[in-house]
Parts: sequence; structure tokens; C-alpha cells
Amino acid sequence: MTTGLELKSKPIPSKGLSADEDDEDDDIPLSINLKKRSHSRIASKEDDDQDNEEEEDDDDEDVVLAKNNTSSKTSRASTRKKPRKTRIQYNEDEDEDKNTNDNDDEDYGVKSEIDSDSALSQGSQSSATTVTSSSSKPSPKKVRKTASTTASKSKTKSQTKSKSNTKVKKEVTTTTSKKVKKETTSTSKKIKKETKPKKIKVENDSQIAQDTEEYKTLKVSKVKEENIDETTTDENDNKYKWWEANKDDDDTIKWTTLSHNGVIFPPDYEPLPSHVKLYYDGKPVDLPPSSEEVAGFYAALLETDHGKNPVFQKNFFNDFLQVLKEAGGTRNNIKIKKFELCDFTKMYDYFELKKQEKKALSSQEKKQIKLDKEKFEEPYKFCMLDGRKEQVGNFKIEPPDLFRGRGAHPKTGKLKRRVFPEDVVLNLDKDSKTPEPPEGHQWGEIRHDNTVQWLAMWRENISNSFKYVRLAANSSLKGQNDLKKFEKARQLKSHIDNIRKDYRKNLKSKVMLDRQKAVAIYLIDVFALRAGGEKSDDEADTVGCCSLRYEHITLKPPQTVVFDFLGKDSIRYYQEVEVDKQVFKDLTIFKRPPKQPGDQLFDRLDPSILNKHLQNYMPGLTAKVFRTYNASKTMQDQLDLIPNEGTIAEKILKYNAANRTVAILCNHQRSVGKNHAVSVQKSGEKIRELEWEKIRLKKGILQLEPKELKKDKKYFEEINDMKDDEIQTIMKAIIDREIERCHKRFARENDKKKFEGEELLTEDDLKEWLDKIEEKKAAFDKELETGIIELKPSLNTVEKLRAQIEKFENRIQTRSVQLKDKEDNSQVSLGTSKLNYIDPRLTVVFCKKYGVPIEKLFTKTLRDKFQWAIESVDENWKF
DNA sequence: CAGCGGACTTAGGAGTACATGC
DNA sequence: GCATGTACTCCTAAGTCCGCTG
Repeated sequence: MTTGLELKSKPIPSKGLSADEDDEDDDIPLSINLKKRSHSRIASKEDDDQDNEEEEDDDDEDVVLAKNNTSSKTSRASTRKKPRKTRIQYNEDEDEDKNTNDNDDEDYGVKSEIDSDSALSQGSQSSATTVTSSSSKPSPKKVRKTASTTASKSKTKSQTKSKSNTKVKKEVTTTTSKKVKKETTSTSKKIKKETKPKKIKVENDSQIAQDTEEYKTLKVSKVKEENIDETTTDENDNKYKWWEANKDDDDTIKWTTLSHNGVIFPPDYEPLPSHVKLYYDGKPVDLPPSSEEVAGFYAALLETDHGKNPVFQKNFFNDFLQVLKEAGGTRNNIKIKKFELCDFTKMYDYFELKKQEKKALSSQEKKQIKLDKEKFEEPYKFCMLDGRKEQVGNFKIEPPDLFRGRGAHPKTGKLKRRVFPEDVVLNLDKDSKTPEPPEGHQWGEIRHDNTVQWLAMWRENISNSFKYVRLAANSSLKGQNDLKKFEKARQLKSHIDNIRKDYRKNLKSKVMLDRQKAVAIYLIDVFALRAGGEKSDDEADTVGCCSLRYEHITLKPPQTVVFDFLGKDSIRYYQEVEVDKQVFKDLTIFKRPPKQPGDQLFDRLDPSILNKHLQNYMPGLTAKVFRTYNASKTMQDQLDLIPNEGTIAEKILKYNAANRTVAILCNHQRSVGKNHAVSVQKSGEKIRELEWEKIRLKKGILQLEPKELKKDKKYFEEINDMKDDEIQTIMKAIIDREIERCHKRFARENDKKKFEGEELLTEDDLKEWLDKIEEKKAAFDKELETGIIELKPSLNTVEKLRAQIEKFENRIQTRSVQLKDKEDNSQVSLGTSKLNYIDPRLTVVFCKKYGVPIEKLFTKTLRDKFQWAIESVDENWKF
């Protein structure tokens, strides 16, 4: 059976995200499940025996393997073919390399040990010599690890990169000069970038595809038409229920007919009013519009983190100067040289002012603007796909701006240039009318490729990749993809046991590659790591499983691993977890000297190797499916634990807790809002205030009926919990708050009266209010001094007091729960998992079974996106 | 047959609408 | 009824993975 359920019932405290919440177990943070899972899945009862055995053979394991290796020709041949890693490419064990790599050996001395062949790190003894002999020179990896400057980073990276390129390597066999290598790579790279994509070819291909698929397509389209007829009788076109239609299992053809109205381009740049200028060295600069626009992009970000980031500033400034140069320099002959002498504040202030003005518009005006905008956008919002109206997702071309890369992105701040119709490729069927390009422009290209889902595309200038205009999330194409994704994940259910059995076994494989595969799959399965593809040196340095490096994990015997690395979007993954013993040993081996910081942990692995391996278990299985599978599985298990009782609000809270477990598993984070701390503190104070009120009432009871104390000692225990100085603080806070409120109210009411021409409140009126507060304050002081509580006259019996106290207790309870929820959620983002990982049918079933309206758990957008799930599932459905 | 282009999903933050508490 | 805080949407960056090609 599944391991999930048992796990959940015995949560282990997380050492990860919330170190000080060890005893909170209701939301079962990540590592819980993880740890538990790791145990139940991998550690068997024979664990101990195995371990003993292991410990013995572990040390000489390598030797054995090494022997094995030298005699094994087949395995050598198989691994030699794949010298792919970039960062830590160990050199081949080929002779030619050995001869020519004296210099490189120093850092890749590792190679002879680890890389040679299938043997899992063969005799470390033999390699030790290599290492020591070459250790005189510092490895570039070291630099890489500590260097934070882009310069040193790119140097080492490009160097290592060259190693991944066998061709290049051969060219430089006679030298080990890093410079030469670097040049070689960069030129080859340049050449690559300059080669234009083969547009014609694509078109031809799609043509061929269309032709060969004609028969099929025709059939399909007929089926579809029939379906439209059926469904459109009671619904409009938009409500085509693809999930009720016959399955179309040919997924290379995405559509038969497609027409649309093109895309919306951002408005042309409007120069700033003449009094708003950039100042250079104290003097106003007359910028040509093109460069003023760029300066404006920066000015708008002046007070943000981006604006303050030196890399951002540098990249912006370079591009700004470039644009300025192209426009022929400033118009008043000021030579801009130094960023530090530029003063953007006037521009910044102007933008702020504009924002305020916009905000200050009357609601009528705002409404009108919105209406106009909607009317203008209407034609672009929809397209016709196979005769049905479908929503388009991002029908607006991205406006020019400064590129806001995440994390330490080397290109952050660079100018993302304006996209013109000439840059845009449109995709639609042959018979549809081509939308009119904007006045005075032409489309870059018109394509008729029905093997793809995009309507328009252009090439972006930051990393030279493509941007696409595609259908919205609620479209049939996206929906079908989504359903397929979850069905694939469900399919994994029937293979997972087998896969786990295998990788558990292979954790001890004598073949290094297999052992690395096993550990990698283990990490992906248990800790939901991403595949981790290779990245180039002009991107932020982030990693996933296959690209983990030496410094990203710390091993704490006996079997604890600390992960600390930046994952997608430079989000930190920090987990201290227990792993399977054998995994721990393997990781130790993967980190064994001469490996050092900067080196790849999985030096023989990359996602494509891993995925190829996974396909053996199940067609279409890739690393990312594990994330979907484990997320949905965890959600199902968590939901199963929720009792069907209590109010809807309580059920929602529990659902969210389950959701949170998944989010934590997937490491979905969000930055804490800037006023989070303040608001948490406020809530805390409010709770203490309520507690004080409660205690006060209890004291009141004893005043009224001292005998009560004996009857229920426990009930009154807490009255001494609150010391006088805290009480005083609370009282002061209450008084201060009331005074402030009083002043605000006075100002507000007078504003209103002024506006309406009524008689204003006088200072005396204000004083009257304030006096009342003074009275209250005096009463507080007296109470504090004498210890005698003056209760409201209505609270004159013990019963009434008790009832009142209960009310307070409830309020404290709700507030505390809210506060805890707020804190728990402050760093965790629930949305991503709900949107992408948790099978929506789980939520739908939960709603049906527990009587929770779906609107409470799915927003409008989500309901649209997951309509297929909402309408097709019955309450017995299981993931 | 590795490497890369291309097309697709997944991601967090900014911006905006809406709810809630006083 | 307003200010403040939260929820939701929009935006686009950053991943994954497949399949083509030199």
C-alpha cells in the first residue's frame, strides 16, 4: 500500500522552514512527509543487517569497482560516449586527453577516478596521486564558488563550458591556455546565435504534416463539428465540452482551423513634458525621445530593489548610452559619462505624480476608462479555433522595459527592446484572413503551422529566445494538456512501486552511472526536486537535482543531509532531512575528494539521461511527473485525513492546511510582505488585550463572589499571569489608540461638514470627546492602583460574567488561529500548487463530499480553467 | 547522437480589485 | 464610508523536455 497515509499520521517536526515550530504538527511541514516517506519507502526492516554489511564493503567497494572497471570493456564504452557535463566535466579517460591536459588535470584530476567508466569511483587511492600532484594550482571551481562578481563567474564558467564541447576541446589540444579556450567558445557561441532559425523549414514541415495527416484531420474535424452541434444547442460556442467529446489521440495536430485578429502593440512612446528632465551633474539634459524613454524606465524603478542593484544599474546604463549614441547624443550637448552623476529624481517624481492623479480620478472616470479599454481589447481577446470561440491568453505584445531578471541574473537591467509588427510571426490557418498589421507596418511572417498551439510569436532580445501568444488557461487545448498531465501522473501510480524498488536496489549498483541515477531519482521522488538542466553563464546560477554541486549539500552523519541551494527563480531550497542510509553513503561517495566545491555531484547525469531511463518504466515518464504525482498524492492523503465535520470555515482551513503541505513539499515560497512583521505584532498585541479583558472579568467574578475561587481553582489560575506593567502597557495602548481615533474622526467629520457647508465642530467638541477618554484613563489608573475592577452595571452576576468570558475566549481562539495561519502562510505560496500540481478533481471531490461550495476553494479563474474537472468528476473519484 | 532550438509548463512579484474592520 | 489588509489577476521570467540537425 501507499506509504503516504502512515506518514501523515505520525508527523515529524520539520527542521527546515520553521526551526522553532517543532512541536506544531498540524500542518505537517514538508520534511515530515519526506522523512517519513523516506523511511517507509526505502528503509526496510533489514535495514540494520544491510547497514552492517554495507559498512564493511563500503570502504573497499571502490576498489572492487575499480577492478571491475578495468576489466569491463562494455561499460567503459557505454559511458565514454557521454562527456556532457559542463561545469565539472571530468576529462575523458582517453589517452589523447591525458596527454594534452596537464594543466586541466589539476582541477579535473578527479576525472581519472570518477569518470573512468561505469565503475563507480574506482580506487580512490590511485587517483589520489593525480590529485596531490596537481593540487598546486587553484582550481577555477574554487573561484567559482566564492566569486560573486560576474566577471570571475563568467570566466570560470566559460572555461568549463568549453570542456563540454568536444570539438572545441580537440582544437585546443596543444594548449591548455584558458584564454584560447575561452575565445574559441565565445566565437562558436556567437556564430550559433547569429544563425537564423529556419523558418522556411518549419513551414515545410508543417506543410508535410498537414498533408500526411489530412485524412485523419478531416475525420477529426467532422467528429468535432458534430460535437459542436450537440453542445451548442444548450450552451454557446464557448462552452464546448471537450472532455465529453471523443478522444482525439493524435496530439501532433493541434487544430484544423484557426483565425484571430492579431495582437495588441503597446502604445508609442510619449515624450515627457518639457519641464521633466534627467539631470546630469546638476544640469538638465535634453534627451531624444528614444533615450528619454529608456531613462524613464530606470527612473520608474529608482526606489525599488532593481533600481538599487549595481548590476541592474550597470546594464541599464550601458544600454542607455547605446540608445543615446544611436540617436546622436543629447540635444543640448551634454556628454553623459557616469551613472553616478545622473539624477533621475525629477522623472521619478513626475511618475509618482501621474500615479497619484490616476488614483484620484473619480470612480466614474475610472469606470469609463476601464470600459473603453475593454472595448478596445475585445477583438483580440478571442480567436476561432476549429470553429469555436476560444479565449486568447496574452494577446498583448510585451512593452519595452528594462529586463527584470530574478536572483543574481547577469543581464538584469538590460533594455528589452520594443517589438514591432515586423518582428512578429503570426500563425493561423491558410484560409483565414490575415489580420491587418498596424498602419504603416508589415507582419514579420505569416505561418500556417497546425502542429503548434501559438497564435503569434516574436524573438526577444535578452536571451534571444521566443515569446509566444497562446490560448488562455480555460481553452480546450490547455485543458486537454492539463488533463493529460494529471492522467500521466496517475498512471505513475502503477509503476511507482517498481521504480522505487529498482532505485533502492541500484543505490548499491556497482555501476557509477546507475548509482547516480538511483540517488537522483530518490531525491526527485522523495524531496520533489526538479530535474535540473544545465544553464549557461549568462543566466542566474540556479540548480535542480542533476545540476547540484558539491557545495549544495552538507552531510551530517549518520544520515542527515542539509540541502542549501538556489532553485528555480533563485528561490532558496533549504532542508535538513534524514535520508536513507545507503543514499547517505552514496552522497558521501559522490562528494569524495578530489571533488570539491564547484564540482557536480552527479557528474555523469543530466536530465536527458535520467528521463531516458525513466521512459523504460512508463512511456512519457519524466522527472517532472514525479512532482505532479507526489503533489497530488500528498493532497489526496491529506484530504483523506480530514473528518467530515464542523463548519464550512473549518473545513476550508483544513483544506488549506493540506494545500500547504503540498506547497511546502514543492518549496513554493513567496516573499513576506513588508508590513507582515508589523501586522503580526499588532495581532499579537490585540490578542493580549483580549486576554487582559478576560482576566479582568475573572477578577470581577471573584470580587462579586470570592467563594468561586475554591470551586474552580484552575479557572482562575491565569489571573496572575499578567503583570502590572504589561497591564499598564495594554491600557496605554488602548488610550493612545482612542485618542488618535478621536482626532481622526474630528478631522474627517469636519472635512465632510466643510464640503457640505454645515457648521463645523469646535475645539470644544473635540475636548469633550477627549475628556471622556481621560475619564477612562483615570478609571484605568485607579483600577491598576487599587486592584478593584469596576464592571459594567449589566455584568452583575457570576453567570453573566462567565458568559462574557466565554465570548472573549472564543474571540481569542479565532484570533490566535488566524494569527497562526497568517504566520504559517507568510512564506508559503499556496497558489502555485493549486494551479499546477494538485489534480483539480481532488478539490472538486472534496467540495462535493464535504458540502463546501467550490467557489470557496477555486477562484473564478481557477473554475474556468478547471471546468473540465468540475463537470466531469463524481464524488468517488480518487487520484 | 550531442547539442541546441523550439514549444510548452511552472513560477513569484507587481498591480489591482475586493473584503473587512472600525 | 473609509482605510487598510488580503485575494485575485496579470505579467513575464524561468524552468522542462522533445525532436531536429550538423
